[in-house]
Formats: sequence, C-alpha cells, structure tokens
Amino acid sequence: MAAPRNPRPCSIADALALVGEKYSLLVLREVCLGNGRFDQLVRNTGAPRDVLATRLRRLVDAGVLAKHPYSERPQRFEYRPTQAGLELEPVLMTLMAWGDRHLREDRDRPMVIEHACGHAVVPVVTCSACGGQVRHEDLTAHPQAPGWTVTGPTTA
Amino acid sequence: MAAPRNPRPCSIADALALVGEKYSLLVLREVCLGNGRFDQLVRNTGAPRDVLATRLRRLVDAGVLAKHPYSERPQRFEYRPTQAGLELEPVLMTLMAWGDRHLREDRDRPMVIEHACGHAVVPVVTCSACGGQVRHEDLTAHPQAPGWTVTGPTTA
DNA sequence: CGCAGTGAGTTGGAAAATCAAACTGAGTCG
DNA sequence: CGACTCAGTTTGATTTTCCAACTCACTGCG
Repeated sequence: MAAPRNPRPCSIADALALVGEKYSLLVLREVCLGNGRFDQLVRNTGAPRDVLATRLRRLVDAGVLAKHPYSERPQRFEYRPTQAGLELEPVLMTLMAWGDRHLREDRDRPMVIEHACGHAVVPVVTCSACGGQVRHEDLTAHPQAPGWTVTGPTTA
Repeated sequence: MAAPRNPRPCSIADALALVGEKYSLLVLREVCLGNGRFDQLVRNTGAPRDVLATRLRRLVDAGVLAKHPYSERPQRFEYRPTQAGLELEPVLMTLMAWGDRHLREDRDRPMVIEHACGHAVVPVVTCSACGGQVRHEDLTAHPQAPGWTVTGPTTA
C-alpha cells in the first residue's frame, strides 16, 4: 500500500544520484585537468567550501576520487580521479561538445581538448557492437523491471 | 567590482547549469522514451510536481523540450525532445553505461537499450577526427581564456 | 443535470540544502 | 614572533525542496 516514490529503476538515475549533485561534475572536470587541491577546486568550480568538502567526501567514498598526499609534515592532499572517475571523462567531453554546439552561437569555445591524433576532440558516441552512431532513431528501450513500459505505464 | 565568484569558463558548466539541476536529465530520459505527459513524468522520475513544473518551463525556454498538444478542448500537452534534446541522449546512454558498469556488480541492469544493429548498446565515445576512443590519457586541455591553466591557476 | 474522475499544474508551509564569510589548526617562512 | 598557506569546519541567513492539498477545465456516467 501507499507507493511513496518509486521512480523508474535506472542506472542513469543511480549515476546522477552520485555525481549529479551541484558541482560534482565540475569537481571531476578539475580533477581530470590535474587541479585536485582544495583551494584550486574552490576557485575553479565556484563551489562554497563546505559544499565542496561534502561533495569530495561522497566522491571519495564512492570510489570516483581518491586522496593523494603530496606533502607530509604540513600534511597536504590532492584529489585525483580513480579509474571509475576517469571513465566519466567521456561523459564530460560529450556534454562539453553539446554545450559548445547549443549554448554558444559563435566559435568562442572557452576550452578546447586536443586528442592524441592532433585534432580538437569532437566526441561521437558509437555502438561498440557495430561502430555506428548512437542516435535516438536507432534506439529501442527494453525495461527489465515489470510494470515499467516506455510508452506510458498506464499503471493498471 | 569585487570578483565574487568567477569559476572557469566552460561549456560543461554551462550545460550543467541548464540540464544539471535535479530531475532535469531524468525528465529528458522519460521524454526520450516517449513518456512526455506531466503525470507520467511525476511517476517515472519521482520529481515533486512543483519542481517538475519549474524544470519543464526551463527546458522548454531553453529549447531542449517542446510542448505538443495531443488534445484540444480538454487542452492537454505532452513534452517532447527538440533536436537539441535528442542530441543529449548519447550523454544519457554513456552515463547509463557508466552506472551499469560501476554502480552494479551483477548483471541486473534495469534497462537495456537496443541499437538498430540488433545488439544492446554499449556506447563508446570516439574522436570524430580519427575514430579512436576518447580516453583520459589521450587528451590535452587548452583553455582559451587567459588566466585559466590546467595545472593550477596560480592567479598571479 | 449532478458528480466522480482526469490531466496539468499552483499554493502554502515545514524541512533541508546552499551560501558567504569568518574561524580553526597544523605547519612553514622570514 | 608574526604573517601566511592550505584544508577544511562553523555559523547564521537565504534558497530550494518537498509534500499534501487545492484549483481549473473539461469529460464521461447514470
């Protein structure tokens, strides 16, 4: 009885519950750029210090970031991405490309990422099975949990 | 004057400012799945109704979603992704794959997306120039704005 | 007609998160 | 010693979120 809130079970939701809080992905961006110190993170993300401390704790606990000491004696740490953290970087790249494309008319992209091949990265999401692009019209969703359809739950 | 907070200028930040608020990407997920009606969105995302209304307004204003009437007289609408919205779907797919990989040990993925090629989508982010995978170790960042380095601003 | 029901929100107030600035504490530098 | 750095923590004030209840337009049903 009483279904308080049971939204669709989904790894997108799970992922966002972890890294979707305000500033978390900006922290990851900075950490991937090599700016892993607390005060750098404050400056570069704009996060309030207390919020940042909270986010960092969560991300470390979840295994997305790890703390690395860069100085004993005046004990100092630096945050770095774990393997899991690094694997989120393609998500950031794709999001950046989307922002560049849709949130800026002109060519004033504030940051360009260069790929090992020598070109500016323009990420394309592809299907690992066929190599083709992952586009909406080529996708069909198959919810595995009972009761969760894609055309509308209809509940009954 | 007084520089209150000027974080790094970046399209990731801009994109997140728009679609990074709680529930926004879940709304987009549902809308891409074809569940674009208000009450469906409430049920499937778990968002409070007032928050959902606020998010929908923003996403429509920003051109990520559009309102489509599916009934005159008892005026009823449905939200659908615009082209810009659809182009965010690959981001969702990549995020879902990350969640499947890192937030679940077993193979109980709650939703499987099938690609036109017949296989379950396992998205890979590639460089459009060379076709190679976009991985951290192959990337070099080039901030375009002055004062924003990748090894630490140093401010001075 | 009268009245329960649906869809798409809006309203009101309590609870939680965010924000800014000041503070702490270990330790170094001059 | 006194000033400074870094990595946070504390303290209140401000904003958001959350939830339940309510509205409004309209559609059946009997």
